[in-house]
Amino acid sequence: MGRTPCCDKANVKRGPWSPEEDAKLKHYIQKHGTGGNWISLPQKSGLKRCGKSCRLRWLNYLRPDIKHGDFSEEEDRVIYHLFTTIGSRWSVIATQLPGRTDNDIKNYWNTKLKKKLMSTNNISSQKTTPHGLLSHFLQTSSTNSSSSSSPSSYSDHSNFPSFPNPNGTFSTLLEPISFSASLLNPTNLISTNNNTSQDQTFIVNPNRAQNNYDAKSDHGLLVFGRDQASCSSSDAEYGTRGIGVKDEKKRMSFVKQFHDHEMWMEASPLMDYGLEEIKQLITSSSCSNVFLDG
DNA sequence: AAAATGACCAACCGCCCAGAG
DNA sequence: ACTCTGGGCGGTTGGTCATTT
Repeated sequence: MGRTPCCDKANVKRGPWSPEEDAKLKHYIQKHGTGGNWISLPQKSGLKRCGKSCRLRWLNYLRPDIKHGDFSEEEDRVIYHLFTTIGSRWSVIATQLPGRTDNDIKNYWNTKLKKKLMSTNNISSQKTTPHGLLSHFLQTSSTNSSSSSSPSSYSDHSNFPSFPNPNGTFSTLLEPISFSASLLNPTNLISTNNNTSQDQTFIVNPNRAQNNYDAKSDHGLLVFGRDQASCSSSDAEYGTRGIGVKDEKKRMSFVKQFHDHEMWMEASPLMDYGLEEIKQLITSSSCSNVFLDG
């Protein structure tokens, strides 16, 4: 029971676009716009292409504001930060990099940035997923931390995955989330994620964490959720995903530190946001310091 | 010089969602 | 309330070029 195809695949051209086709599409859109209907555009413009193919070609290549060429170190950092924060939402990441397309960023991540990260941090490829990065951090944190140490001994961020800056220094991936690492001491944390096959999105929302204190099991839940669809309103659902801080006092301290560091995603819980809201959050200046160094 | 391998990236595929009817 | 359609998205593929053996 497949859905009807968007075009007659037998009668449309596929594969690389010729310069003539590019010119035709560009000329048509510049003159008439897309008309809000990509499906009918090929016919109107005289192209023997699928509407989706036209859309992709325009958005990823022909659009006048597209930036071609190498990514800058600053762009690298933005991608790093956003990927570890929201995961592989390339279109959202692209909104933070003017002139770059989601496809570009995706390709760049898969072919270059991921390797750069792996070589810098000497970690395996599976750890370049958002969940993997956090797991890696927790493991290395565990290795170097003892439960009896004072909180100040966890202020060393050297275990965070890092990447090189142009000036020769290193920045940590999670640098903007510069809370005391004592609260991430694994002895204070429990991983409640039992679905390792699925990557998670690391939008940290202390507001939601605060709301998800689970009295029954005596631990608050700091949720690193995946997306709107994967979250139900039930605590049980949250309980299957995320990181919990066992102790209420520590949990509240954790939340406070997010707040102190302006990590607070104001208003309603982020887990209830749709894509547009997330985009707005990301593009709003008050939120940008969550992802970018000031 | 030729074959094998790797890197890159444009393009495709199929799914999901929102809106129209 | 339901179905259909188009737009948008992330994952994947396949072609081309560069590098290594």
